[in-house]
Amino acid sequence: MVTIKQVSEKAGVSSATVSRVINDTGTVKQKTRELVMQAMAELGYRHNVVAASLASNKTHTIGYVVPELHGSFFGAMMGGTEQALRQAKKHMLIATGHSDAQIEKEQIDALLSRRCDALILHVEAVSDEYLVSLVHQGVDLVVVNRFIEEIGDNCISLDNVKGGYLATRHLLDIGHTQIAYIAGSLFKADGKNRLTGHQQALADMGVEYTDNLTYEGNFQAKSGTEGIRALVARGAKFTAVACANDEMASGTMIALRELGRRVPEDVSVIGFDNVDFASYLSPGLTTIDYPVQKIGSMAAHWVLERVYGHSHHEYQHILSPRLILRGSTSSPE
Amino acid sequence: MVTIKQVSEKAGVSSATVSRVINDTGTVKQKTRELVMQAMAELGYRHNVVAASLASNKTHTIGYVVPELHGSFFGAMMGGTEQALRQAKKHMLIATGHSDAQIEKEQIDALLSRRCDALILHVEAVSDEYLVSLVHQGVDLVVVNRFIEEIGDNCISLDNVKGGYLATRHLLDIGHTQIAYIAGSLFKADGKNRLTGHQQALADMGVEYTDNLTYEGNFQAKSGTEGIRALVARGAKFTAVACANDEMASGTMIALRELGRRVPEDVSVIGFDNVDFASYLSPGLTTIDYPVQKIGSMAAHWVLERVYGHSHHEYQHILSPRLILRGSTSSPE
DNA sequence: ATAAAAAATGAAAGCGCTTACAATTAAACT
DNA sequence: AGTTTAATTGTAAGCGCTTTCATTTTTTAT
Repeated sequence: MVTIKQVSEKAGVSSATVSRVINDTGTVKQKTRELVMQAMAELGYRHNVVAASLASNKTHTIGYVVPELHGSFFGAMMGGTEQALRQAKKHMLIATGHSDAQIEKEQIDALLSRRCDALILHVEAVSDEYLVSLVHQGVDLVVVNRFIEEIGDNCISLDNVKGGYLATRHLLDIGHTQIAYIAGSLFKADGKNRLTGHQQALADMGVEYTDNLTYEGNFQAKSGTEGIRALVARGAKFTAVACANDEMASGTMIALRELGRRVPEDVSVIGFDNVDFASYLSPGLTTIDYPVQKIGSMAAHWVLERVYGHSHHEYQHILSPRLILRGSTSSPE
Repeated sequence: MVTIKQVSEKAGVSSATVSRVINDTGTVKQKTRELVMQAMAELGYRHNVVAASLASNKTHTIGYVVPELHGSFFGAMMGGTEQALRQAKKHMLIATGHSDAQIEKEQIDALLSRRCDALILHVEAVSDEYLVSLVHQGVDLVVVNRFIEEIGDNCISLDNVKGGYLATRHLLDIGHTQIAYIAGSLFKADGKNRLTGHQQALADMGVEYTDNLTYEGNFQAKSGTEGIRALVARGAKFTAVACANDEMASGTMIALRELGRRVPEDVSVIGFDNVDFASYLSPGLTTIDYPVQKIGSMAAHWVLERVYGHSHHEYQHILSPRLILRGSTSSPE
């Protein structure tokens, strides 16, 4: 590997000067700059970022922890981040936490050992306190899709209550009053908040909430199917179903079809997240858009602004979901 | 930041010994090891991987270039890789090439500047020659989802011809003879190879191939819809449609429904890739499984074996697709 | 033309670790 | 006990770059 030293000798300057032209820092006369550039080209010089990182104590690398890589959610989020970071020549070191506190901690640790300049974390198992302590230790990190009051400034998340509200409010607005709800796992903040939004919408419109119309699923398609069966089995009457995510909505549509109930003529269905395949279902799934890519890019802007001091990077902490109308909802007959 | 030096002083040993216990190399007496471990714990030592990388000329980092991060394909692939690498404590530095030769080259360059120990590349725009030259320069890389004869040993890909064959062969086997084909972009190797497989299956079963039944789409859902319309407009008769990917298959199902043709009673539809949502469609989409996660893990094993010298990592270069039966295909009436 | 200010360069001390190699200590044999 | 041999440790030279500070060169102002 050719080094800065060899380049400097070939160009007849000091290695400090070569470093200056590489980093475009300090002042270098145009003529010497050209000299150096030519020497680099002739020798086929390739900058050694590792050495530079050690010397400068900056790696220009962002550590990223997500639960999993498969599925379309995290790819979309990372895509949003990557797009913003690429222009700033930063790179992402990616690790998965598998929703396991032990693994999440190990991965965070590994990323810190690699001296990432900042971390972007979608972690589900570690405690709030742990994340708070990291921030207090001076670790530059942004927590996505999770809100922790004490370090609210480091969080970027969706207003899930509002999303839940929007979904049910839509059903109410088009005339439904008997609305079943397939909840997500209620031990997860998202699951709980979306249900809260559902309840608020009902209350706002003067419709009484009843546990009899609610089923707790686990965010998987199958639990949507099971939810409908369970609701029907317990004799619940409904003309619409709001689901805490699109997978479960897909499951409910399958179950409804099995039962001979048409969507949306007999029963309207609304999902949450607006995943890729929502528009591929038939009828297309009315849902709540989760601006996941935007969350990814907000996280990038946070880092660019706060860690690298690039100004003009705006970001917000709480994003708003919005309703996406497709064919799976209509007024009751 | 506390350094190895401070740890060594606290433990009363040399820094070389501390390094030895950290890396578990050389021989260290159990007692001194404990001494060092305790000193590290007390001082809250965190290994500096950047410095270690510079000194050892190994970063334990794999550079990964994919066209995009969104969608479920690359996430699944990277997930397969990550799972295998995590156990070996390697990390992935991720970059996107956007199917643009210029960007792909820049990203490869950036990853090499960061001294990745190896690269895993899904690149679509750079030439075969470019990749070949990298290999000849001694860069450790594996090309995924693309086969380049000259560096076949560095490639891991799917047998797309066989996949195309399997799909059409299935339709033929259940009795179809009038089979339309919605191709992917034919300037891409995948699109071309899958079509070739389709043609081979027809030939094998003595059914004549005709351009009149083929439409060239672009792998997007919409082009599937357009394809059906175009075929019908030109008066093509068919009882089954084979599509070069699932998105287009989804598009064809939408178009067929518009035309009042039932799937699979009137027309059978088969896709390719077996993406996440294939099973969410109704009827479930019969398709060809693209073992993308496996390709990701094969790439990881290649690296582990060839670059890091871990043995017992088996891998193959050409993977086989297989048929996934769901509800969208049935015998013609 | 000459002093003062600004711009360009170089010298050299690290950054925190790894790793020959040498030196020391412990274990194994006669 | 006296060697040999093996197991542990320490010494110190880098790895390739950045960056402060001092020095030299150029420009600007008087």
